[in-house]
Amino acid sequence: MPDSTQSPKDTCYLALKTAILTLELQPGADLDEASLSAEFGLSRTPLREVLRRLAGEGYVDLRLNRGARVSEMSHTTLRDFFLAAPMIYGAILRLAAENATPAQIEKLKTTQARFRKVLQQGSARDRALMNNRFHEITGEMAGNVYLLPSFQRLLIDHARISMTFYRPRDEAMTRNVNNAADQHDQIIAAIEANDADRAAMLAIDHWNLSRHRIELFVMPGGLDLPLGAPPRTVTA
Amino acid sequence: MPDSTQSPKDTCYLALKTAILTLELQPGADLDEASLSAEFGLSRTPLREVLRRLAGEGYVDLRLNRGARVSEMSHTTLRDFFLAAPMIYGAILRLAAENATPAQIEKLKTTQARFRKVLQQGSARDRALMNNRFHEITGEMAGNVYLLPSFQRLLIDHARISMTFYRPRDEAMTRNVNNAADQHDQIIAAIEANDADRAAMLAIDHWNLSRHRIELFVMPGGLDLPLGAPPRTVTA
DNA sequence: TGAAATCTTTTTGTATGCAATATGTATTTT
DNA sequence: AAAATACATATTGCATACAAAAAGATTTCA
Repeated sequence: MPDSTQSPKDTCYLALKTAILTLELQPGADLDEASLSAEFGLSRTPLREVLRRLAGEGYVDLRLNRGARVSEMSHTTLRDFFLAAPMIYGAILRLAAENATPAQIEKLKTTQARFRKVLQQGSARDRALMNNRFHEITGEMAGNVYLLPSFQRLLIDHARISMTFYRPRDEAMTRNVNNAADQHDQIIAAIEANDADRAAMLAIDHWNLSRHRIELFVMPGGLDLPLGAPPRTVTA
Repeated sequence: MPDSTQSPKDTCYLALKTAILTLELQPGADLDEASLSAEFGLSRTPLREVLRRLAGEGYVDLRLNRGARVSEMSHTTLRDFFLAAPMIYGAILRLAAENATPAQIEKLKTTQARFRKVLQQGSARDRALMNNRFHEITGEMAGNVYLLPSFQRLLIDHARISMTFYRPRDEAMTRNVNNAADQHDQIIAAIEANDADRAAMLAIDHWNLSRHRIELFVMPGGLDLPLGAPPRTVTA
């Protein structure tokens, strides 16, 4: 609805971006120019410019004479991610608390309301996108042109990692996600109060929670039956 | 000489990049597609892709239907720069010390040798470019895909700010620059010794020196004559 | 004279056709 | 039958032509 006058180029850019964030387009997937240009109703020239833009922002990788692919996520990038995220997230929220305008705070609150809504009745995809949007706005608030590029690149893979590891039916994870939403509210409060120190602390808390959520998946609590053993009867 | 087989596109990209770093193309300068494509001997289509790439890396800004401009440097970006640089530089050098390969260390040493050479007999332009190259290599060593985007964006404006404020004939500044070269050697030693803590400390030192160099220009030592007073005779 | 409107020129955005490179398949050779 | 070569196909890269938008110049009208 907010995209009243949107060029086909923007539509294409946004569609690819969200498809990559939500893993509908998986890491390493080939992006064929001909089929994409047909799909979005533009010629190859502007489509190539979209791909180049996405490459600059870290969504795709370009290989000379061999087309574009959705950017990979190897175990090394996962390690890099865990190293860089706390520092950048802390810095961004600190600056956000210092510099946020009332209009931006209003936008953040709206997004948080939407996030809570999709948490109750939305898909995993919707949740990832709305959470991503929430943090994008904190980046806008910080408004530091030098930190933003790294922050945005982190957000891309944060969304993708979360999509990979998210299990909505796991009880511990449901609790975890609700805690995350509560932290969002605390973050908003800190920003509104111009409390930079508190915002930076909340960033670390929020990061640790996210980290824990990933660990819940990577290191699960073990099966309660040996593999191959007959299941216990469901009724008592 | 290292560009034996280089496409006209690469040539164009590199020429624009260095021209922007050295302020030969000043912040805000218009980049006309027609004249640039003529200058570098390629058609507008690949030239536009070069401009888009440069935009993604932070060298230029694109405005819809109004062409590309060399990215601006306002006082707000200067403030952002001073906020972000110490943190990112420290992180990059720390990771560089942890991850550098022997081949990369060799490359860094070669670049440092060249830097010392242009310090003695090169232009301000050569010095800025070689210093830029030195730090680019430390970024390669760190090899963290999430920190690199911000680091590289900082390097762009670090070069441009240095070009703005550099006065080779000022004695204090000459000393300052020689100190910087000495620090480069210390940085190499720390990286070679895998001493991450020391590398991070040296990053801060190096940053403070650079900051001081800028202050030497922004807050000069005052003129020794009232404005309008007749100059003292040169001979005794 | 000044402001507005229209026309002209210039510049950017898009589509299409062709060239160059890479990929997949069939054929030949050992 | 396996490997290597040559051929056919598909995909990317580039150049040109055209369309759309912005910037500038000119005219018109108050």
